[in-house]
Amino acid sequence: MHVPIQVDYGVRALIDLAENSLQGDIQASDIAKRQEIPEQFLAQVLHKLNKFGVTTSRRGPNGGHRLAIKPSNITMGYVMRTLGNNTHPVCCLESQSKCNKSAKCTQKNVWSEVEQAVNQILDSTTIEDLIKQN
Amino acid sequence: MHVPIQVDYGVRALIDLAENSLQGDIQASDIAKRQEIPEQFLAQVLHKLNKFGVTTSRRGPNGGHRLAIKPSNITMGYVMRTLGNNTHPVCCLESQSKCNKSAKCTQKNVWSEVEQAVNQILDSTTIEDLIKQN
DNA sequence: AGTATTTATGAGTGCTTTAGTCATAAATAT
DNA sequence: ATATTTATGACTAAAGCACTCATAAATACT
Repeated sequence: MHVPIQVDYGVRALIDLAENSLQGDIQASDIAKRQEIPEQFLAQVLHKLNKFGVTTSRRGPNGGHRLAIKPSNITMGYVMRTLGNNTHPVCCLESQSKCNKSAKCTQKNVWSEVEQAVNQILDSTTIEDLIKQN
Repeated sequence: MHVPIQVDYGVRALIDLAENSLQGDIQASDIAKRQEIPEQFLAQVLHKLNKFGVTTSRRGPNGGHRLAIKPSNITMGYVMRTLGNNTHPVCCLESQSKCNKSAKCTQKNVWSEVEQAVNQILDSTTIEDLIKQN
């Protein structure tokens, strides 16, 4: 299993935004410096979070980003679906037509179970949880 | 999450071996045909399973492969560790030294939880389980 | 109005991984 | 001997990942 670096960066950025929420809009360059994330790449990540309604942004001087949702309502599952490349463990979980190699797909159930277990954990863990743990 | 095709092939091969266990050694080419797996690639997979003690093999005419362990004792977890590329979800779970980007690694716990949940399912699911489900 | 600043966004790039082929060696049955 | 089957390393094509680059669009300030 592999967590895309974008998810890692995204989560760290969201935590950074949450912890600095009093200072109004926060610029990508500041987050990038604090979190040691390539700035341009972070801009893309933040833009995605913006498109999916997790953050808002303002352009221009003193522009920046801020959370659009409370940290307690941002789940890891949602961040994962926003920033990850949401592929299923095996292609037979994507659509039945893709699982035509073996008539009876013996593995479908296990991998589906695995997927659900992962989602259950991620959907019940919020950015706030991560902050409180530390 | 992504399951390497080698794991998929390996599991299908093991099920094939289990279901044809009465016929003695089974050749890779036969499994390849039945399961629609590239023959040479399957040979590599079977060889790995052999090296890790899941199967045995005999070379030469009428040679082939057979299970070295009962299907009820072969777990998906073991197959995954044998054939998968066992990377942790995030590098900070591999060694502490790799988690030096942020002083406090806020994500370590979640991903560790996820990893354990996955392993728990895979380690408690056997090849026999997969066969019986169908 | 003009300029500087900041995000928006698509295109391109280099590296790694994945899935597979190819070639050849080693073992064994006949 | 010879044919058959696994063993094993080297090689390869395609895809995915983690970026960088270039440029557009919005906004604040003078």
